[in-house]
Amino acid sequence: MQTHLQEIKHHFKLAVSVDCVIFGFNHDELKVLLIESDLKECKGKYSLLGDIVCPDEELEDAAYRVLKARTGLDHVFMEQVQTFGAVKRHPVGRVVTVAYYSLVNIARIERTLSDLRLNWYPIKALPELVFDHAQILEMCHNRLKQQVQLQPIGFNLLPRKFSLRELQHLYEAILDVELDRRNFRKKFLSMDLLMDLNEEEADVPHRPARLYKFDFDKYEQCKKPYLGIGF
Amino acid sequence: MQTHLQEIKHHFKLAVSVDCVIFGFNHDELKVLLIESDLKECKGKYSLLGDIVCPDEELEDAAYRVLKARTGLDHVFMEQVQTFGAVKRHPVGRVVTVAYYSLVNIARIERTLSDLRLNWYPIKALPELVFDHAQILEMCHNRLKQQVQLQPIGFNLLPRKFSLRELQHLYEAILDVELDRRNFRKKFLSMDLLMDLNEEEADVPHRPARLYKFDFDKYEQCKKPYLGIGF
DNA sequence: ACAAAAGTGTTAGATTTACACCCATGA
DNA sequence: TCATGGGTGTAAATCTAACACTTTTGT
Repeated sequence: MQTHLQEIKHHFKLAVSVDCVIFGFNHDELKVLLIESDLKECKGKYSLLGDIVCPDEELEDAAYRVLKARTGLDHVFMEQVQTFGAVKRHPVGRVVTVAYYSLVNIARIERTLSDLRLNWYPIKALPELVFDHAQILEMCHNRLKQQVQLQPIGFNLLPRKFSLRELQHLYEAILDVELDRRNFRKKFLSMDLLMDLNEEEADVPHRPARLYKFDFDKYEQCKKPYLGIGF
Repeated sequence: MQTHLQEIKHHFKLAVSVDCVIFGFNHDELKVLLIESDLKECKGKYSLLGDIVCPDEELEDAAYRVLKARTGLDHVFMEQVQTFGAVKRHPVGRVVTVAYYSLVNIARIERTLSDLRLNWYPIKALPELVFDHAQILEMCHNRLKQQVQLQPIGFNLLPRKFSLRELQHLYEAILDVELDRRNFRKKFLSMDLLMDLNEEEADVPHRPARLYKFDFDKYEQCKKPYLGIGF
């Protein structure tokens, strides 16, 4: 029943690729970095950023390579989400693709984009995507929605220093909900994981907000495993 | 920068496989179905159940094929977890494996096992595993821990009719925690998703418990998306 | 002075936790 | 009658949700 591993060489003509769903946050919108497809048969459609995995390259390394090549950034939050391997998903042959999402501070990128065909698109107004990329994107967005509620990863989308308003708008954009401002504040401040930097916003046409940063070290010490059954 | 897809054929000599972490629940223990490895170099070690994905086979289908071949079961809960593709993870060459976990009612299987080398092992007392299978298993167990708190999937591990004690012990085994019996009951009964079957356990050496089944239809109607930030 | 967002507290309701006793059954 | 687990309730503490006014800044 189990295929003999020796037969591998004969069995397979397939490739493994990685696709990165790179999220950014800007003007109160969650955005994704996409590139105009250069395939003839996909004229006018857009594509996630991906590439074939080299024979002696780790999957993660391939994903980081794509990310670095496209954004110029290193040390970025990234997580594997799922693998898409439908037989006919790709026109040139069987390409099994491993999807990752990553969270970047959009401000650090805007100027370093390597390619004019690269652009940020709001998650609420996506263009048409090639192949199954819409499905991949949706899956990654769902995972982000889930993870952002369970772990403090959202901060990767914000500048080092941020206001509570920015943080709230981030959650609202990701989860597509409206949150009560006072309750949101209370919640976050009571977790006692935000460090008050004693600084304020500048150049805003209204009362400037205090700036905070997230205390990752402290978080690491007090995270709890069991959350309780709730579905 | 982006590899031309035309070059795929030349680039790759690799295989894609699936590995199934099949969970069962028995005697208040969470167990995994493993097989004694038949590779010489892995004498005495155990392996997850997996196989190479055929060229024109969907990933899911491959995983179901393995499951069906090993357990005789169909229509089983299964979810993709993660893909493991370390360059040197497999001795015969590059094998990228997509890991799934599934939840089966162990009682339905015990007699239909296809192979004497197949056995259930408690998650708390695992034998030594081949390659990176320990890592894969751990990942799948973590995912199960997470999902079981967010969705009513645990019921797949129980008989159609179950008592609240069985349900509680299931959660305790999966999450490796102790739960208060009264609070657990209250919680589940207040969700109002358990249908009281007006039946009782039989052949137990103590007061028999009522039996319930889970009302999946009702659940589908009232599930809520936003749970609240809590990390 | 006005516009715009910052900052701040309270209350009612819901949820969670901790905890102890009597009951039904089979051996 | 004993051992085993079934079944039940309450009070305190915590968390959540709803809700409005004053403050600070730039224009």
